Amino acid sequence: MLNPNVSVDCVVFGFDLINLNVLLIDRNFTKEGIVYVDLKLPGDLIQMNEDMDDSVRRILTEKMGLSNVYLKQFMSFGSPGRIKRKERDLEWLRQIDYPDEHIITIAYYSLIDISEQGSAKLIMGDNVRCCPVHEITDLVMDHMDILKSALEHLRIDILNQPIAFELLPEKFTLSQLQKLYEVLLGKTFDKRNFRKKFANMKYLIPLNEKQVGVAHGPARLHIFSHDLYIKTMNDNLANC
Amino acid sequence: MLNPNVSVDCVVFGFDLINLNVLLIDRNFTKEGIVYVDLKLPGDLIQMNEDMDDSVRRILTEKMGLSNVYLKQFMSFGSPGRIKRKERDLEWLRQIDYPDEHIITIAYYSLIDISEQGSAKLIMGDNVRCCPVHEITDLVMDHMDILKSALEHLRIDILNQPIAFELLPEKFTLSQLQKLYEVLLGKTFDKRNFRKKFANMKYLIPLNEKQVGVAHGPARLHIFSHDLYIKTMNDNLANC
DNA sequence: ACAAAAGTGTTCTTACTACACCCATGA
DNA sequence: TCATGGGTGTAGTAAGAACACTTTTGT
Repeated sequence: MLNPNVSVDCVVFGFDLINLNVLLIDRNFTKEGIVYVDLKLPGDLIQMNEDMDDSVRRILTEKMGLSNVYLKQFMSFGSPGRIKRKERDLEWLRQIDYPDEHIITIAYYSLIDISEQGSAKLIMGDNVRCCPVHEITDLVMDHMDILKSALEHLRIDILNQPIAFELLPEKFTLSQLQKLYEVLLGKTFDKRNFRKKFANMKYLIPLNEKQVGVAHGPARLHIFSHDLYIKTMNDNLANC
Repeated sequence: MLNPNVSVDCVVFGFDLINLNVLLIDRNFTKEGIVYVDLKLPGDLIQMNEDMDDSVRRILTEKMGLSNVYLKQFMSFGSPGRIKRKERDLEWLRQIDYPDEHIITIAYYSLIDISEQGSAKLIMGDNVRCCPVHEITDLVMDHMDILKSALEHLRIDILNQPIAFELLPEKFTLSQLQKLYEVLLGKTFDKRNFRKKFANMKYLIPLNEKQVGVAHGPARLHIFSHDLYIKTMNDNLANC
């Protein structure tokens, strides 16, 4: 049984080592024989007595085959007109029998690895698209506002929390990490200073493994250790 | 008409220049002639088609006479059992005819000035209490979780956003500001270093006014300029 | 051989830390 | 005159910014 007043929506970010991408779902709306395809974020009404985190995980699994992803609730949106600002949205809601009520949505963002190694677990259904974030100009209802807000939160969070690694392959190079920061924050960093900074982080472990099959000197691979991160944080705390 | 599935709750923080306080409301529950008084955060179901921010402002005005306060939405809480964990809560909900549904709450914190100058606007009804945060050990339903989460968010936010001033009188001394940071973060700061740091902030304007009636050298008063803050931030942004 | 990215050190500037004494006021 | 908090400077350390060349691989 659905809760008619509460939904969740999730901005799923992925980094293909070039662009920051967002996974979107086609919303097909037929009117007078014409099919309109708009794009929306994955999301839906939650079920009664369902925890919101569980709801998001369920929806991401159902619609995109995702499981065990990083999830962060960042904001809720509840202005009264939020889902009915555009005529086509209104008609679509009628077509699918959405309850005609005030719906509050709890917005999440999710970080996934869409590089070749990681994308195995991602089932890209026919109606799922992976779009570079800078090419997304229009989404259904207030989903564009939600996307912009997600990006703002992600930009702040990536500077303060060890979440960049969620967007990268398990084994990654420092240049890939730097590129991610550059794309996300929209600026460039000095290579030597960047590497110096991350070299101080003991939870970033350099491996005795190198890239293969690249047309230049192969880079050393690194992994992120969550355990060492926790330990480092506790040590820092103790020194206060 | 109420939305049976969505509520708002607000942690109202106030600083009396000694302790960080939270405004709480008595919840009187009568059973078999015995009156139990528990404490709760101000909050209620929102109305249908009411924006959540508006809802919080309405509730704070109705219950505490507060208006024009700083508000920040920081988290929502929606685990299924969140309002029914304690027997007395369950019975109370029945007594007041709460809809027996899954209720998601959108949590806010608010910052107010409860010093002598500022408290004029605060109407402390019979059932409103101002409690030092360290003395609060038990609240109704999951309100203790909400309070703890609010505190965590406030501690982070005060380091990154100019919100300390919302808790202080319009004109304040640097020692009051320092005391606020110390109480909130639970540690002490070196007086000279603290003042040096804040002296660099051009949006903190020293006045040619001093405290009166204090039993020691009177301190210079300062005000926070929001306009200058915005300008400073824009300037910093331009230099990137 | 060439294109493409990997990897590496030094100097300078800026922000943070630690630390102690005299002064102004009200009681 | 005493108790209380106001107000101030310096030296050392750590973190961030600017900056250029050699090496390794695939094509």
